[in-house]
Amino acid sequence: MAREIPKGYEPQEIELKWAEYWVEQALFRADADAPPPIFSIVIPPPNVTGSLHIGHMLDHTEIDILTRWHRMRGFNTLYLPGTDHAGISTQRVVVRQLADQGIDYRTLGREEFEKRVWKWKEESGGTITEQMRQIGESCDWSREKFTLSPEMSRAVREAFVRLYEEKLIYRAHYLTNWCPVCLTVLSDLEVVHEERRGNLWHIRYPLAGAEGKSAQTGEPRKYLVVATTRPETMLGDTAVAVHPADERYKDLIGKNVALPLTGRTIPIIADEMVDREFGTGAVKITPAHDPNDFELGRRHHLLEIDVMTDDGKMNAAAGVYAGLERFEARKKIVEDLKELGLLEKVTEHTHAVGLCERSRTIVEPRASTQWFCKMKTLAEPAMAAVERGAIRMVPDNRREEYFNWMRNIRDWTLSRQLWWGHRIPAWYCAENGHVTVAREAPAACGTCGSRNLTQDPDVLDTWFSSGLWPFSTLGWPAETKDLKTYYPTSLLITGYDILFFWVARMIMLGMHFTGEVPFRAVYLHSLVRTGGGEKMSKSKGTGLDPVVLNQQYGTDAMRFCLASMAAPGTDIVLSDDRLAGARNFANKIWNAARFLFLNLEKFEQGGATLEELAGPEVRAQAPYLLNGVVPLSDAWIFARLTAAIEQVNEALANYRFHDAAQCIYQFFWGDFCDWYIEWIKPDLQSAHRDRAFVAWRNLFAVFEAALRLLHPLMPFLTEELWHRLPQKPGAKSIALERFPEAPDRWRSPSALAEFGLLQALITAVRNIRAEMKIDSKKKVAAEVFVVDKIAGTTVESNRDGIMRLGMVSDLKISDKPLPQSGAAVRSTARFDVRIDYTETVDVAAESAKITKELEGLRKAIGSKERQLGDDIFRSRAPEKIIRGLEITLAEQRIEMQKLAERFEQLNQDTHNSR
RNA sequence: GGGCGAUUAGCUCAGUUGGUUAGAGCGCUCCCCUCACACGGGAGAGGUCAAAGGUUCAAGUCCUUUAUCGCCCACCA
Repeated sequence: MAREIPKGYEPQEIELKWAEYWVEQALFRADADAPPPIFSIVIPPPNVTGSLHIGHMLDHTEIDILTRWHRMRGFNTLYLPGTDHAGISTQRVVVRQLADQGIDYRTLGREEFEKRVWKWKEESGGTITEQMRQIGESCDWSREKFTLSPEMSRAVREAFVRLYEEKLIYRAHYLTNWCPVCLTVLSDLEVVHEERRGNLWHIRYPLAGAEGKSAQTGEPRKYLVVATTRPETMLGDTAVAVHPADERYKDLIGKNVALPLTGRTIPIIADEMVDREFGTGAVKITPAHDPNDFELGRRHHLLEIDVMTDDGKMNAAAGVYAGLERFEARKKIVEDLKELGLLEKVTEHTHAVGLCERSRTIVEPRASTQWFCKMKTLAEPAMAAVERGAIRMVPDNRREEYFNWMRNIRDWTLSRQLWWGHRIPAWYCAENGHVTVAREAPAACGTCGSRNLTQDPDVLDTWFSSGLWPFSTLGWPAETKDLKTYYPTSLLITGYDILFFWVARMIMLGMHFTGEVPFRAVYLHSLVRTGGGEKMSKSKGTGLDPVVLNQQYGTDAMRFCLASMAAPGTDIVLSDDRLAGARNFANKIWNAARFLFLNLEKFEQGGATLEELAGPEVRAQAPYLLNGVVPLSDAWIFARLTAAIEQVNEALANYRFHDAAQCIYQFFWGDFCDWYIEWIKPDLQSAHRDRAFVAWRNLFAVFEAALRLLHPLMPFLTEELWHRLPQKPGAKSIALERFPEAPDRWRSPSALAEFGLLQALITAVRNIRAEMKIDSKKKVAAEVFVVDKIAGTTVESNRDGIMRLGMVSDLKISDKPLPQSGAAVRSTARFDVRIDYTETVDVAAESAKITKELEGLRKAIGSKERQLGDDIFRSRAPEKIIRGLEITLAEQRIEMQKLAERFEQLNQDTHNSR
């Protein structure tokens, strides 16, 4: 076994090796026949043609931590990987590529275009999964899925047909969101709103025929003034609406206006929808280009005139403006109106415009015929599932958001005018227009038998197939073994930004098709943001590339860093400092291991073998006793390890990754390295063989357990070091070992207390030394007084350690309290310690320091005395709190008394010496 | 227009059901290149918990108002 550990921790040297090993050995292949308990999780499928970004890194780190943790605790574990065809964004990428080559994708034709996309998918589709392998995600690669594969398609068609048969999917003419760049309709969710400063144009619509009189002034009037933010749509106006009770316009209802620029005559109608307060109280109605107008138009049976082309230009219906881009047309129309004297005024107006989530183009509301899914019916059980806790949502403040959205849910526009995606399984008869919706292409029309059928050219919204993901990936609609074993999945981890897009839809579709929740819990994590608080985005150049960071700092450090910052409910701002901190931690672990093996070599010269010090059976028996007891430092470190294990388990069970990370960090660095290793160093090389054996055995047992504790967070480093320890024959990986479980014999409250005393004592000595500027290499004599017997024994039997770590040449143990003279004394309620040293004390500074401490103590004591003296407090506060206060109060009184004494002495000495 | 969240050390953030002198990392100050680690060791400094009121024996934690910032949802042209 390779024993030498290189001096520096070089993550690149070890990570790739183990990543390959895990994949080759198919270490994480799930066995559906293995016994429960089950832990199953499906990946939020990343875009197949994408590459790993920092958001994935967070997702995947959290997923992998929990997966590894469960696996190590004996769960039958499945982490199912896969990718999404990501219809609109993938199509956009390929369209742009073609455009760069001077090719308009539409000229290629559908079939050829699809071929190109598949080719692109084959070329770049492996990037992200390859990266996932490299960062060692413990997936079952034999079960990898792709949303556009034939088996997923089968599930999609099945779902579509069933919903259609249940009349939950329907085809209708409706006002939808159109993206003139992506050339498709979008669902409401894909439209993002942004406040924009714009104008409100007040336009005069000349009254046609009989000119009315102003209701207020009685003056004859020629115009009706409407206010609009979108003058270019006026070419499609088919009415002007006023409120029926609006006195200003009452007499005009039923009359007509001549639509400027076109001369078309359109009616003035009355509708409750009109807000009398807004603008002029008269509103132009463009049913084909505004959702409100569309509704109103339906009520009043108005004509719908679409004045635009697919790519956002004015069409033939726009007359002379045809061919102009819509915002060019706006300018031109405003100019023309001005010239005609029909522009009454222009005011500033801020309003929200809808943008296409992908292209950031202003979305054009347009009436068109699309496929929709009725959501109300699906939403009910989905809300109920979360309501009754069948799905635990963490953090639970997201529940309200979820309910809110579900309560106000609107029908989902399913069809997309794209070529890349699941084609809608609907066929139209050329003879009679009859629609056949079927799982497979029908041979003939269901009503007339015609064979002249054409399939609907549209594809489904990507999120439709993603919505089936938790069960389609397990074989649905077939009743597979996987589905039976791993569904419902245990947990879903994803960002809260796709709560509605994805999570809500999976719950709805899952409940509907399987009758069960798709996952028992959903953890919605934070987003990784840039320093400025924005969401990281590669397109804006604000993203950090995790691949680069992984190389720079190591994947383990990256994982640890993300975990340590991933407090539920708050966003993460990643920084180089934090990453470096995590890298330093990895280095610390590395070097602790290095220390173990370097020293072991020296020790081995005495004839001991690694096997008898650190073999698996040897470790299992820890802790070892010396002279019939577990040495204090060893009992202490096992007790601390026990606490760490419990805290990590508790933290991970509640998705509190940052707690787990911090706890491990504190244990390994603060307890294990800073105190335990330092404490036992002499024992490891002790000539006293029993003593050395006990030290080595306990050390290895703790170290190996710590590696297992660390493994879910830092898989590579722990795997590497673990393999350098002797293991059971055939043991393949630390990932397949048990997560540490602390046996009761590891617990020791007394060791925690007694070793804690030693730590406080040593720290006090070091503190005096630092304050008095004693050369750190110079040993000095010290005297200590200990209040109680137990502590006395502890100090007495640990003289060596105290002297070594405190750089004390001679330790005298006094049987009475030490005089509180000078700056060389420190006291707590349990001990006094003093250093023999010729003092050169800065009296003023020392006095100020003591004064400040006294002040703090006085405040603390005062508040406790007040509370404890209060009968109401005593009657209402829990016993535990009262007792705790009393103990602390007693301690603080002693400390205060000693400190006051010291203060007095200090000033007296100074006084005398003058 | 609704809803949600944030405001704690110089910086970035923890602080679960109210309960004993409010924590971490980084940065800062002082000392140390001691034979695992300078990506290190030791000792420190630093906070009236955004403001004001309230509830309570007890408030960083609960309630109200205000200020600043952020996010989500929303068909006022």
